[in-house]
Amino acid sequence: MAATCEISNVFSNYFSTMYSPEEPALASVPAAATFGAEDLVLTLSNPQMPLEGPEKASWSGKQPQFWSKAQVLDWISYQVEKNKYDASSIDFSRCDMDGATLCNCAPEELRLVFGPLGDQLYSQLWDLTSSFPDELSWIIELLEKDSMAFQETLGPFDQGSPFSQEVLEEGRQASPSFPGSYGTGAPSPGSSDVSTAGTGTSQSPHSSDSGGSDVDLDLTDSKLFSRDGFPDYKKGDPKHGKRKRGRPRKLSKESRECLEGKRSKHAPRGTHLWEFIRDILLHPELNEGLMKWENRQEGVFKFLRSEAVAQLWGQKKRNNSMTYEKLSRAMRYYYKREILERVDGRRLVYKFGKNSSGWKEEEVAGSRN
DNA sequence: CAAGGTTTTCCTGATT
DNA sequence: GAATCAGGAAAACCTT
Repeated sequence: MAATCEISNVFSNYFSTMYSPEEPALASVPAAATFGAEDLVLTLSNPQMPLEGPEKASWSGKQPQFWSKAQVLDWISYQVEKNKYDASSIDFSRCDMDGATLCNCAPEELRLVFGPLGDQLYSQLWDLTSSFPDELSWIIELLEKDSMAFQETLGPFDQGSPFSQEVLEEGRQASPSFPGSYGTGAPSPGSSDVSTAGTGTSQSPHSSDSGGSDVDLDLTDSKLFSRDGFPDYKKGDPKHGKRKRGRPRKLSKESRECLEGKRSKHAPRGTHLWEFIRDILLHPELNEGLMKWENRQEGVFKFLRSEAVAQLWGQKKRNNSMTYEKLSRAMRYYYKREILERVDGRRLVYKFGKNSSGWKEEEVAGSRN
């Protein structure tokens, strides 16, 4: 329960972030422009615009889903002022969320945190987000970030943070180089058959058969993030003797909400693992070396950096202990449902089955028009 | 609230 | 020996 007394800390922290010079995010990423360029066009004609002052608000002109925590706070304070709301009744410890998280808040949740202002926030937010239906945005963001991460190498994680694990996580993932969120889905779920670009076959031949796991993005930091209560004990942890089978119980809902700013760990409707995988494959310009098509026509693909993909999946599900091992178990369940077909004898190779869709070239091309 | 669906987590054993 | 693959079990969490 992050104490409310840290508001000032929180703010100073955020504002320093906020005014830091870098804000690379979307704007400068050419890849993002490749697909969804139209979707990403900003509609600035909304009523949300901060009174056109000399300085534009940090959050303006950017999809709420992509707001950084600082921008979220900025927007909130803008709304508070605009509505002449008494900010003292707001529990700012619960404002510790990025845009994606904010967008996922139900009206009741907002009301809980912001009181009567919550409804106002919700509708304003809805106005803003509804102009950006791009449901792939989260993956774009993730991929962008990770590709950057590969180049820049993450610095040491700040473990001394007084904030919750969620914050740590953000600090790590969105650390200096990555402001903004790794948006996990906006309030507009809808299942994805969105596929735009996605040209054909892989890229770099460099992968030959390294069988994944040269992962430098080693975010396999469950070690670093063993927050109390979160299932972290991996692989049987002999110290604790035999653990019970099955999925370990997590934190109580309340504590979780507190830590995570209320986000479900499960994917919103339509974002299943296989779709996640498919979407990565469909955007080779972004996934750069994570996975590749082995046979585009047949739907055969291969993990090049298995652990990295797993981490990405984990990020999407807000689960930093995801591993390829677990991901692959989920993949294997798809065999029975014929979403995937078995490819014998080839490691890290899978094939889309008849119950999958949206990956075929025709489909991809079709959905573009 | 109950069911059913989709993971997630663990585990053991086999293969590569 | 380390990674993977295979599946069974069971729990978590979500949607209906």
